[in-house]
Amino acid sequence: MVALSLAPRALYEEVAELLRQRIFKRELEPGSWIDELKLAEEYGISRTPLREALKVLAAEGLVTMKVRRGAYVTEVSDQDLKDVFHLLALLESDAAGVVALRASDAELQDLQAIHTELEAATGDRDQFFAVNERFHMRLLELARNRWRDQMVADLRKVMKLNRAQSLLKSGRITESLQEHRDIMAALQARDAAKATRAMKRHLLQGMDAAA
Amino acid sequence: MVALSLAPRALYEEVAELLRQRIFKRELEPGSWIDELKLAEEYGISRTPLREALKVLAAEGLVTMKVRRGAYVTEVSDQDLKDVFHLLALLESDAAGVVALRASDAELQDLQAIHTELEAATGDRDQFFAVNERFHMRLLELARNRWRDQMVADLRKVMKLNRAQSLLKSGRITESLQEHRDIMAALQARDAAKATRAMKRHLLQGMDAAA
DNA sequence: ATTCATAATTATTGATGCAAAATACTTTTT
DNA sequence: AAAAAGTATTTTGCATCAATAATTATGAAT
Repeated sequence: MVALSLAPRALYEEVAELLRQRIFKRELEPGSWIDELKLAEEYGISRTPLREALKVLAAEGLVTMKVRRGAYVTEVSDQDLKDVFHLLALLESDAAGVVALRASDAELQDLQAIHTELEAATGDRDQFFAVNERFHMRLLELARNRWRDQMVADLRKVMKLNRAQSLLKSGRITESLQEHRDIMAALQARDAAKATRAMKRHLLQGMDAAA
Repeated sequence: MVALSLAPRALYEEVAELLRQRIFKRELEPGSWIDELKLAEEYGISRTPLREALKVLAAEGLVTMKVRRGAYVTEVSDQDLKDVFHLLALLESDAAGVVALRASDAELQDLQAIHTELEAATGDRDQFFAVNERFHMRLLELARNRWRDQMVADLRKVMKLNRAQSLLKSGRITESLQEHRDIMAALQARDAAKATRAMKRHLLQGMDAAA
């Protein structure tokens, strides 16, 4: 059977996604050069779509391109990580304020459902991270600003480049969950200022835990 | 004489810049499809670097890529423009607050010099826009967050896609200048909260003037 | 006459080839 | 032995070529 899709992605998109996975899994380490020829051979494709995929990743900040040298996986310093969290705090807290004011009851209920999933996922670290990501991205969608969605998605990718991010101690998960409860409570109460503060606190705590 | 540069850019970078210019000049109109073959012939280059340039512009939001259809210049709706200004207000006002606290006196003096240039450029609309852009980007640099620099640069490019942006009535220039004076005053006074508010007001006024 | 199907044309996407530049390696000279 | 110069190898960057999908045009049937 041939895998047919309604929205077939271009090859360079597929490759970009494969490379993202490998970067997040640290198969491709920060600082290491990317061997175009080797990867193209490995995937059984030509260098053209691979090079285009690298341009996409470069725009996201995951790789850095040096003229006539090629691309290497971006190294994220502690300062970089702090800067990224600072921006996430700014953008997402503002989004939380917007959602508190403008989301429909049904939308909030949808968000609550994801939060409930999160409460149930404290055991499995990877699962927790995945649901957490869904919660944050869903909240953003509800704030209805596609440019912000894109920016936050990119920043979160850079955040995931950092090893400390995936090695958080278990105590942080409990804390994080409580902060999420505060956010949900403020949203349900339609208290924009409180929701903004709660989200900002949540992300700044995340920064302290990582950097 | 051969133009030799210390940091020779790749051809796709050069092409990306040429296309940006043409998009901002509205030689390539929002909504119109980009003819790869025609442009490649026009520039006397092959389609490979052109395609890579389009990937870069797509990442910046200037063009939109549709699978198996190619690229068209992004159309910016009024809502898009409001969303973009909202984010610029958020990011740049925060930057202003950081600068008020952390910039050195010499750095503030440098910023003041650009502001003085701006005061002298009220006659020439294009000149005013150019110096204004320099002021905003310089202030960002002083806030020292390279991820924000990149995001704001991209958002400002999208903003420039909008025609209304370049057709502002002359009254807006006078207003804008006064807002800049307020920002500079707050920075000189090292009043972070006031600088943040002044910058936010400035950009939200800009939004009202455009959309 | 309008609509659907099929063929032809056009344009995008992917592969391959070639030239230039950068790095690594070897050899020679001091 | 160390440094410098020259050569070889590797790798990027651009061009050309091939295939693949989409759109348009043409024709037939209802």
